[in-house]
Amino acid sequence: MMDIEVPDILPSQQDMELIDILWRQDVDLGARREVFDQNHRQKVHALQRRSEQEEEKKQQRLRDEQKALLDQLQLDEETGEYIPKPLASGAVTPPPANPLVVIQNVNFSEGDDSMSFDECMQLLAETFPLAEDTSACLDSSVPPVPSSDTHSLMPSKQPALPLASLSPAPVIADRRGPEMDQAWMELWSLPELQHCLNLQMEDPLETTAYLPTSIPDVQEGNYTYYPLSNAPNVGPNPVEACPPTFINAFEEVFHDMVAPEPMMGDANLGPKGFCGDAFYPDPILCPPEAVEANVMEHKESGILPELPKKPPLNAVDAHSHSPLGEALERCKQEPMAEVPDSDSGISLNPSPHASSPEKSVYGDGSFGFSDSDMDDLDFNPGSAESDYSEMFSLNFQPDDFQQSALMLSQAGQPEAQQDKKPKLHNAKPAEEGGQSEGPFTKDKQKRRSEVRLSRDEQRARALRIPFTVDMIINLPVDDFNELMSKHQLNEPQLALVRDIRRRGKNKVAAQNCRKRKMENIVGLEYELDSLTEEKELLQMERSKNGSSLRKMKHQLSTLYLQVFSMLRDEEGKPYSPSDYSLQQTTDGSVFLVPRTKKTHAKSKDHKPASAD
DNA sequence: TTAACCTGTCATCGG
DNA sequence: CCCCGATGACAGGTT
Repeated sequence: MMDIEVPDILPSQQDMELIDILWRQDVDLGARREVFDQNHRQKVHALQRRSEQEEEKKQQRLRDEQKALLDQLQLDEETGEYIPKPLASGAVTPPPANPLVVIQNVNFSEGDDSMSFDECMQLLAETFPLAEDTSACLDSSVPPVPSSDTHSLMPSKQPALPLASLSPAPVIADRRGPEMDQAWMELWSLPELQHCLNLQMEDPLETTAYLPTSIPDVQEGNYTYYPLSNAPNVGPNPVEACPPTFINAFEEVFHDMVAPEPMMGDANLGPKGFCGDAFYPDPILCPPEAVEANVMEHKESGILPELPKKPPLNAVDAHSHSPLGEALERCKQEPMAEVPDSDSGISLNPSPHASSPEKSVYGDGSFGFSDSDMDDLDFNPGSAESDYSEMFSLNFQPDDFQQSALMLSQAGQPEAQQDKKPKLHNAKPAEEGGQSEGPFTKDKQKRRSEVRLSRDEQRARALRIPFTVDMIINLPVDDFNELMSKHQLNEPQLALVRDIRRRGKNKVAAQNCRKRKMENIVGLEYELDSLTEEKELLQMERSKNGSSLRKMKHQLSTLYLQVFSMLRDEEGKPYSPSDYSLQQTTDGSVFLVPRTKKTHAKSKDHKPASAD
């Protein structure tokens, strides 16, 4: 089962990189808008969002701490109670095929490792200032040690730690001061945290049930030890060591990015450089989201074992760590008929911004919105909402709809192409040049089109349109009508779908029109060239004919004079050319005509010319 | 800073 | 009359 997990992780990380790239683009876009947009209202929005982001960031920190606590809880529980552990270790500790997998499993199963980790992290927290914890974590980002020996993990990652500091669990328990317990009690008392924990506890329970690799009983047993009452007993270490490292590390990573808070959780999951491989070599140092990501991948592989990881699945899977992702995850599991107008209370779009009052306006007010209004909402500077929705715009659609679209028409290809576009970007290192010079230096046209596309994607998502924009635009009329008839859409949704289709069609038509116009211009230029060339040829021929004509005239005049000089009158004297001229009739007869009285000469005085 | 260019969108027309 | 493509005009963003 270790071997099965390896291909699961790698594509997921690629997708995470893809998501990160898209997200960076969006962030970059938002930043630019922030720079260029001086609209006062948007400033107000930006300020509000900033405050909201700070608030959400706090909540995210709490979640990180909570998730770290979950890991520690699990470990400590296994340490303290060896009941499930033998099963887990026996099932999980085969020779590693992938260091990540091994580390993860070891982390979940080995109790001794948790002790070392607690000790190390506590020592880190005590020894290093808060800012250096990050560097400590970063230093520990050297390639994970592919060993099944759990004790070799921490010493190898923290070589500077004196081994004497490693102490068994009871010592750690002793070090937990009552003030830390009090702090954790306060943490646990936070409603958001408890809600987050509840959400997290639901999914792992489901997840482990699908786990094909490890023993479900053990996993479930571990998770069942997560009641809130247990938390304070084991909390101090995580709150003391792990969360600061997480937060500092992320702030280190994203210090130059306008990092909307909800993205952080996903950013953890995305590029491997942000998580396990670079900064957090193993789940110990990695945010628990990453562990959950792996778990969710297990879940995916459990649900669809015969299918390789599909990018949309991965994307949605990754999103499942945010409330939006969870909602999507549930929507994906629910019958799709419920998706368009979900009454589950978990709305698709407002999830990441549930705490934001604007979100409700955005979601509810989007009915009957105008495009300009939507634009204002979509592209608020630094809007996490915008970033989120644009990030999810490509993949947020449930698979069932995409597959239905493929079944309905072969027009689903553009969608696949659209998915391929970002992967082309993915070939480029995501961290290359960072945000400042990466996303917008190349392929700006394409990115811009993607951004424009995502605008309609955002609108569609705002109204929970259960189709992709590509489907709406590219499906043939019959298939489109069939699709629309299959899903009960309300009036705003229908209007939006019609607008999206009209705009998309018109966009394509405009492109074709411009293409034709350019082709016409090119054709006309070619025709102009050919006509110019023909004109030059005709002019050459004309000049040639002119010269020939002049030559013939010259010859004719010469011959005329020659003939005229031969004419003699009755007295034998030559005719004067000024007084007479030679004229030829139609029958070929030539007459000598006096110039001064032509008519008379013609009628009376004409004489037959006689040439000697 | 400005102009040229590109692209999306809307209004309109015609098949 | 409706649908849909074509196209001019305009706006906004990019180079």
